[in-house]
Amino acid sequence: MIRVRIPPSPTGLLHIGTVRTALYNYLFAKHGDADGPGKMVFRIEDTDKERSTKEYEKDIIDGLVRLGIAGDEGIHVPGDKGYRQSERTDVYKSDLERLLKEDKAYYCECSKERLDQMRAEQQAKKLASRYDGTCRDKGLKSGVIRLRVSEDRGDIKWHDLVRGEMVIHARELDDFVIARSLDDPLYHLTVVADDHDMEITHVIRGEDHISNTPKQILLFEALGWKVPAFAHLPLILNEDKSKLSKRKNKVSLNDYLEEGYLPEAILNFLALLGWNTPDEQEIFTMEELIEKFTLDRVHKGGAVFDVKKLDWINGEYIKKMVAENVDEFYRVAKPFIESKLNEDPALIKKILQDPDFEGRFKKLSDIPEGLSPLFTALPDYPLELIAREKFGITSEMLKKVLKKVIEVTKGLEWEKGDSNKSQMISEAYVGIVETLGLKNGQVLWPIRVALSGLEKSPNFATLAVYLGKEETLARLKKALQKAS
RNA sequence: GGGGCCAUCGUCUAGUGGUUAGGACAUCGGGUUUUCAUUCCGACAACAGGGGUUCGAUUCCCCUUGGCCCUGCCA
Repeated sequence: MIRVRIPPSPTGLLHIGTVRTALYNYLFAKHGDADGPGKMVFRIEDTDKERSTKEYEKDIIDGLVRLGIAGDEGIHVPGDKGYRQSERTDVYKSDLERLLKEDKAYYCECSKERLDQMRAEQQAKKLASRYDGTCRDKGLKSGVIRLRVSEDRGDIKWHDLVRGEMVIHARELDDFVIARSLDDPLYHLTVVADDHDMEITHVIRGEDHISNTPKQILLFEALGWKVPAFAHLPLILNEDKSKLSKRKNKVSLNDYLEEGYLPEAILNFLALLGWNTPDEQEIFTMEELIEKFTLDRVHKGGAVFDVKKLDWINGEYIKKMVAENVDEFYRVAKPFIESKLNEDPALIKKILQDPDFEGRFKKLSDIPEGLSPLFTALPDYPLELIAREKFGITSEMLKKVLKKVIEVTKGLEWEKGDSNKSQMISEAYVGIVETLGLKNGQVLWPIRVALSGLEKSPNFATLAVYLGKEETLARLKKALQKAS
């Protein structure tokens, strides 16, 4: 059975790249193989005690759990223990002792200064920098622990599920450090030990780990363990094609959530960053992603994170959710709406479903601003905005139009918020165009601006409905005053 | 310096030894009972360069260029 893992290091907030790696692992596992769906293990790689914090750990767990891609086993599962590397030092210690005992690893006391100097010299001679083996056969009893990489070890090969046959020449590798001490293991040792103990069948990770792979294969072999399959994913890039970074982009999941991107939309977008189906589908449910996902359709080249496309996908999800389940949508959007607007939820839900608002919002954070013209006080606007040149509106014309609109409005009756009357109001106003023999823009634009005071706002009929007759008349009169 | 990975429109990408090189986002233009938005229609836009192999290369090979990743007693 397939078993994959997502092993974040709690040295920062949940990174969007980690989210994508988790997603691909999750999709691959759930897609499964002949044995059915596989499992995903979530563990925390906190061997770097200096940089790891509980706060980051919590952020990562919460984020992945919220997105629903934290997997089936791991520290996020109540009662699950031993998925945190800091709790497994005994295991690593015994692995280390065995390696030492079997002479597959040795102690090294070379100083940092000497090592630095050695590297500098090698570089100056245009050589690859690698450990020179000074302590190799000294039989030391203390120091850091290095893996002994045999000289006659042939090339290291693996079949990468994304990149095909990979070959690294043995001469490129050296005796690398696997632990600072028996009680202080380093990355390569801990991942290999964990992947073995947790029976991981497929290691799916970013391509920045390609060069770590031969080292880890060597460790699997030294410990006499079966080597898992590897798949290296393309990186997510900044606009300038460098690896996605905090300096040039928003990189933590929280940033996106806080801006009002929906979890499903983020996942959909991320799925398409480096993977796709041969058909032309862009919007996928989680079930579809699981069904269609295969590693052989994962791209090799890095993919630029394009916020515009994320915006589009998010807008599609908002539209869909409002149409399908407005209560659920309101629940999700509530923090964004209620922090800015103090209105009855039932009313907001009704407005959200108004066709005039369909497709208007890219992000949840767009909602309060989009809705506010229906509730807030009339902003002060310049006369030029309402008497827009573009439509050829003259001062006389404007006055004539506004007087007529006021007259027509007085003859209409509607309850504030009665959206059934929107059609009636609309027809009445559009009728004025013909009555006065003017163009649409010469009549309808002034009405909308008079009601909203804004260049961009909802439709005039929508505004009138929610403003109510009284306020509508007041605003029209105000516009007339301004024009006179 | 060393090693590795990668290369189709601005971006995400489909695709093939012979295609009008397809779609989506973005952009631009036009239509829909005003603006913006929506929606519909349309337009613009790509095989990095040079050698091979071949009847024929965007596709296969090599080189160059470019970008990126790694090069830690971080992960």
